Amino acid sequence: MNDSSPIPASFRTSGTNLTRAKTHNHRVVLEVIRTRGPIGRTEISEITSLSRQTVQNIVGELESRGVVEMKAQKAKGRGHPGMTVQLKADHAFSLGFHVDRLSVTAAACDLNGQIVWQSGGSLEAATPEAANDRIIALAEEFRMEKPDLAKRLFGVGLAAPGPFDLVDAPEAKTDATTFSEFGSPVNLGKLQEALRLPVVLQNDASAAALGEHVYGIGRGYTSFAFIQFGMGLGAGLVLNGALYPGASKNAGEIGHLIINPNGPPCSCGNRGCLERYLSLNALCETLGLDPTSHASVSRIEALFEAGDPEVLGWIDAVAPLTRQMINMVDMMLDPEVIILGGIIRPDFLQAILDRAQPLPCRLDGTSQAGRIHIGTSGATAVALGATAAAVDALYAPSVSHLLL
Amino acid sequence: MNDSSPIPASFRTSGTNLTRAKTHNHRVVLEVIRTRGPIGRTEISEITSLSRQTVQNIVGELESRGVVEMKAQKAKGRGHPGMTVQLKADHAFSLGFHVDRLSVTAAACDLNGQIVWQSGGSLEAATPEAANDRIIALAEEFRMEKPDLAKRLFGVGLAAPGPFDLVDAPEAKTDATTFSEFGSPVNLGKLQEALRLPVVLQNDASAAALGEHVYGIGRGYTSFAFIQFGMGLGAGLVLNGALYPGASKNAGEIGHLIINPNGPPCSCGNRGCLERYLSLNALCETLGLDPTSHASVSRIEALFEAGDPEVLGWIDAVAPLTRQMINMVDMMLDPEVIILGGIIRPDFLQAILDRAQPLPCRLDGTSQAGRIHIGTSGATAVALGATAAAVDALYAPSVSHLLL
DNA sequence: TTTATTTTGTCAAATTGATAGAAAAAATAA
DNA sequence: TTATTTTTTCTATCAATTTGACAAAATAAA
Repeated sequence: MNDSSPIPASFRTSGTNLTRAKTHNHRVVLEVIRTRGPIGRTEISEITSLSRQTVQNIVGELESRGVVEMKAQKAKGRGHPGMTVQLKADHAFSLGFHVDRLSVTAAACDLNGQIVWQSGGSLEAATPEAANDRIIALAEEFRMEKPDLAKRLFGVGLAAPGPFDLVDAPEAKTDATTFSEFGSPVNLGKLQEALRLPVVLQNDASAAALGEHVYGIGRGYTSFAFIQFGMGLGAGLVLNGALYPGASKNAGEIGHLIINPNGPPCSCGNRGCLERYLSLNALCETLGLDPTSHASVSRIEALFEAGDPEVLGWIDAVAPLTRQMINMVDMMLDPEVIILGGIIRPDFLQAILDRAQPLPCRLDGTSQAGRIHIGTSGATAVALGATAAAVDALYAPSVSHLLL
Repeated sequence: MNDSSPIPASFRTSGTNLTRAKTHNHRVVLEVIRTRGPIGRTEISEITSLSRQTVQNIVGELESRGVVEMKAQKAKGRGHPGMTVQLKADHAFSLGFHVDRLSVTAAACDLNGQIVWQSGGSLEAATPEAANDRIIALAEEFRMEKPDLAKRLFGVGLAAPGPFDLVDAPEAKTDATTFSEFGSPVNLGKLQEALRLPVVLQNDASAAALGEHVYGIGRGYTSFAFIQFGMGLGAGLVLNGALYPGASKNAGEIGHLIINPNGPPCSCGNRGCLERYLSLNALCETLGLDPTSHASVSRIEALFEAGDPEVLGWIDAVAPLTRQMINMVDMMLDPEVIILGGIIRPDFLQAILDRAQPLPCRLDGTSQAGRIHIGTSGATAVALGATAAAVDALYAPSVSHLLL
């Protein structure tokens, strides 16, 4: 059920079908309803280019499944006053977890991305087993606290800091003991079994990117890069309307761009990687804080709010790197927008951006002004993004559902 | 007819159809025939997951249109000896042009990518008008020399060094007078009118990448980056099985990655761009050669063959940048392979690669060994790649053909 | 108030590809 | 010679979108 790579290798050699066309159309109609709010069927027909009758049929079926509901529309203009269709947001819920080195954040949300429950907890050890146990415990907590919602749970999303070591077979790595560092952060197979729900795993940047795409600023964009500023530095890429995971699920690992070939060695094996300079980890080192402790982030936020000269000095010092990072993402991917988020308060991110002015210009000579946005941030945002993956797998149109 | 962006913005909101499914299946079957040589219909059915009967119908129709032909198969193993299907390569031809600063290279090829004619000419001035006229003259030359093939011409591909200034409406730039440098290298509208054929325009790196994808080493890969080492430096990206052009058609402009924020100014407006150091242009500067002259490339090749210490020294000097370039493409895109090509002889490219050893390691700790290939190179290769775009538009499966 | 126009909702029939099943044909293996 | 296997072809079925027609319900215009 891992459906994160939307266009299978076989796209060019895989045929279609009446049935596949049907599921695609259902998903498309649902997508329009989901993103365009209460909407008339005729308008859906215009947007999707499907005939009115087809939309009628599909909406009818969706209604009988309880996914959408009809609502009377007050007449505007001439003609028969039609009904509008809208999502029944409480039809189903998804659960998302943001697994960090020493903590797990959980969120449950409805189909509109409204968070209906959240919780979290710390880990005793940075092992997959500890993460597994915590996730299962949190899921149990949700089931206890919200039994009626839990009945309508349809999927679980998992986000963890990459890079992962899983190329295609997450099951192959069930005996991994390392935490995240080039291993699997959790035991996917056992989790799926324990939770008795489909589970999708993604790195934190991808999850956050997907969250922005489905619920946030990324709505409506076909291609954008989401930069996740956390302990490490990564990017989630939405290209051509879908998450681009990369051949081995490690696309967008901009933290390991080599900025200074003679720089300090990085855990990846190279030297002078970007995240050695530009990340919360790097800032912690500068400030003499413990990068493995979550209290450090709060401490940094407090220092920043107080206008601490060391923190502000650091932000100024990394300005050239911020510029380089934005230039590289822009030149390499040519996205519509770049969204900056992370596990720290938005005004901190804004400061990083502001102090990096003037940003490098684009190829056509125009400035980056207005192309870079601050996204939602915080651990819960990532957890929310993780749920988006589950929602997407179940409801969103995707090329894979068109093929045999 | 510009079909270079394979997944339209509307993918998530565009329905399908029986008819669309049909054309997709036709293209899929044709793609299998095209890439898997003479092949039995049963095997096609297995590959495409279409039923045998469906393949039968589709092949029948393709045969009656004269696109494919049947051939007797000598029996192997038990059972009825079936027929194999193969492309009628001479069914149709496409024309490709590689427009450079002061020259145009032309090639015509059949559906197998076999070059059946080639020519070229220099420009008096670096203007779109001069390029236009030369292209039209070359097309006329082809029509005179190969009148029987010219009758079966179905499309024209154009490749020019980017970046372009065209976001979505190439027609808007018909009055462009600058050559390529942030303008349109040709007058697309007038060309289309004069040639009376659909014309697709791409930057040289994209065209070369597509060429590799359809005819060359890139066959069979779902995602790869093709690095075009020319006077400038660019990359063509094939992601998720299709060319990724970027939001404003400028993805993969790795020549303008800022390597040294304090470096010399670049024409793009920033400083210390990669191609200021790593490109034929940069080498010309080092050697005191004229970068606008085509003779310089030949001169460099001659010097390289003779083991000129200045050239070899330059190759050694740029080794760190070569390493950085490969690292950046790899980390950002996580492609299956990286293909290195350009307008210079392959062993020169191989030398650049060899002298950059050891290459930076990948995220999973493995080496880049075996992941980087030298592609076909030369101006004709780009022209051939340009034809591939025309072929693709007409025959290749693409998401856009599935949607309404 | 009446009439025309416009838009929505619904029904039934038509269309169109893919698919399933059966049977014939042509080869090899036993 | 017989059984098996694979390809080919024919016919009928199926499942989705689409088309066209018409009633219903509102507003706009006369």
